[in-house]
Amino acid sequence: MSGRRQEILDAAFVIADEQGLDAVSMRAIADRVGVTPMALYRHYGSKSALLDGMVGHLLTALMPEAVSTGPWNERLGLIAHSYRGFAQQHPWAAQLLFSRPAITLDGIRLVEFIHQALREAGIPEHELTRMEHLVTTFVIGFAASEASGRFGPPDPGHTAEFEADLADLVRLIQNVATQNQDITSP
Amino acid sequence: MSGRRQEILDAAFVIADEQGLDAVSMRAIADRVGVTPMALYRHYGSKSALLDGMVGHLLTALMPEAVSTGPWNERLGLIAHSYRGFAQQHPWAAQLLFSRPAITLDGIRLVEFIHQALREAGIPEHELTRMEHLVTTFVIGFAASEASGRFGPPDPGHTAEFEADLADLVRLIQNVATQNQDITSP
DNA sequence: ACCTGAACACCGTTCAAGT
DNA sequence: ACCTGAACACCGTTCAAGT
Repeated sequence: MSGRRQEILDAAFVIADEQGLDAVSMRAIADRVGVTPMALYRHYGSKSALLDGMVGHLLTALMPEAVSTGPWNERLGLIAHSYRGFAQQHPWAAQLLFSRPAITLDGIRLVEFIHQALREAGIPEHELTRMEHLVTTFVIGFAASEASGRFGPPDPGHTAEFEADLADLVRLIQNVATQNQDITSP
Repeated sequence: MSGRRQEILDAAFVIADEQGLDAVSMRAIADRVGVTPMALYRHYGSKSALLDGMVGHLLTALMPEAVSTGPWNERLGLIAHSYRGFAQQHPWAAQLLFSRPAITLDGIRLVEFIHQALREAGIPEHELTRMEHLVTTFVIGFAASEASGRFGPPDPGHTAEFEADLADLVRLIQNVATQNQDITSP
């Protein structure tokens, strides 16, 4: 990634943090970078491409916290908490992650990371995608619901709720793993 | 709701269906109603208030399919399928439901409807909100993921995935109900 | 009570032109 | 290769004025 592209993305992040996602305009970014709005089009062909770049940047920022030691359920928990923590610091992030497909390199690595944890839990190959969708949909959805106010005003009780939900989902994963085991070895 | 308000909301729905949520502008709505953009402000104080009105309309449209006969798991399934079916017909709906709090009259009725089903499943009062959040977050999140392309291109396989997920969630609910039963009656 | 005209401060994007 | 100026077709919203 050339320096200019990174500079543009950084400016977009600062604006989103300070004034929300709606304030992220080509003109506002250009102002902050110190350039004309049209100059951005050399680096990102459209605003949509720039937002996709932001999603990629987001997923990269999410990865480092996802270490690969410890039991699978703790590793899944780590990713889940990273997502929620990140969304709490950057409320616009959940909205963005849910409104665009995440097909960047880091996005794929994150999915593979979750698959690996699910494999260790005993989920068979043909159920990996489904369980990954189930878990990520819930985690991103929870973060988006908190950020949008769908769960009502911010409440410390939401943390306990999130923990209990994750524990229930871990049990759900174990059940799915066990059921498939029964079929294979009677 | 006065006739004018209904007329404005109807116009907004038609525009969203035909050209997407981003095309829903005060000017486009006014054009379709046959009035100046500023005339809308007599009926909805801002565009934000108008979008809230759309969410209310949405939830009302979702309610009639939620009948109250049959076992609790089938009733929950009915609501879930209504949501997904509606989101498939109106891809902008899931996005809107996830980006604004739904505190209209019909929104509250829908929540109460889900609570009642969960009660019959054996969920204790203090877990009702949590389980309702868990189910609705997944269902709306799944619909939003399909609409946004987060799950990749449209795939008939997503229906089977949705069914299996719902079955797993019903089992999760039964487990939570059973655990709480164990504590109360040893 | 309800609507209009003109204006303000914004958008994303294209296109020809500059260095 | 990278950037600029001017322009086009849009936004939400305010305010004074009309009936």
